[in-house]
Amino acid sequence: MSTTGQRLRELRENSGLTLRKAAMKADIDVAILSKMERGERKLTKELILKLAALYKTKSDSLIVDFLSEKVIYELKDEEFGLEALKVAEKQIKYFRTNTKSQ
Amino acid sequence: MSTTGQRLRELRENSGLTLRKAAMKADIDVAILSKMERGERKLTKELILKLAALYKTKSDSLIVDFLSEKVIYELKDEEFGLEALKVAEKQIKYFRTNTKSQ
DNA sequence: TTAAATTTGACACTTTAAGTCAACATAAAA
DNA sequence: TTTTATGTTGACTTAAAGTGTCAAATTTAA
Repeated sequence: MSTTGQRLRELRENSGLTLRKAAMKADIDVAILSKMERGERKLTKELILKLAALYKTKSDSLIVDFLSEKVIYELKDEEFGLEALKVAEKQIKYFRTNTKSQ
Repeated sequence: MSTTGQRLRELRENSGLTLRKAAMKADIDVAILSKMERGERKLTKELILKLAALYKTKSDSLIVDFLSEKVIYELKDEEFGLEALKVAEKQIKYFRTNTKSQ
């Protein structure tokens, strides 16, 4: 199971871009990109969108993984994490089906 | 659907405790308890455990609700929030069944 | 052994979270 | 009406987390 950072690194390498070049084109610091690809710093949604555009890749599944990593990080040491996820899922589903018209 | 804060307020009232008394017994500031019960400040797990003990209530379902509120807050404006939850759920389940012996 | 690419660590800045306190509003009791 | 109890509000402080910047160090490849 690869992390979002690892997937971003693969995408960059498949695009034939070095860290420096990719960072320059996405207008961020090289150090930050390096750390984010290796999971040493948290990813941000904005960065992922920028990089997906740069690598000409659809961002949806990257965003899904990014969000799920955030959630897992928040629940990783929680005894009732799984139960909480189920409750959250129910409520989001309920909210979606009953407030679409807003 | 009541919030965890509202549930805590009900528990306090059912225990016949005033805000000041409950706050004193749980060793927290009155202002914080007031705000947390009304959702003006974020709850903390520590506070919930302290209050559950004070109100002689099992904390499990309070904690589940608290965690799910945190997750929902994090995903509330996300287009792919629900998808992310499902991925997170899968991974937590996988993790639980495959790493129990650690 | 140069040069390119990546990694590391120190530092500063900003934002968010969390705690403290006093003052305010309101309603019930004296 | 004045006191008292209760809950609420806002200003302030402190601590922690998140972000950004830079230069030096390390690794890899030419």
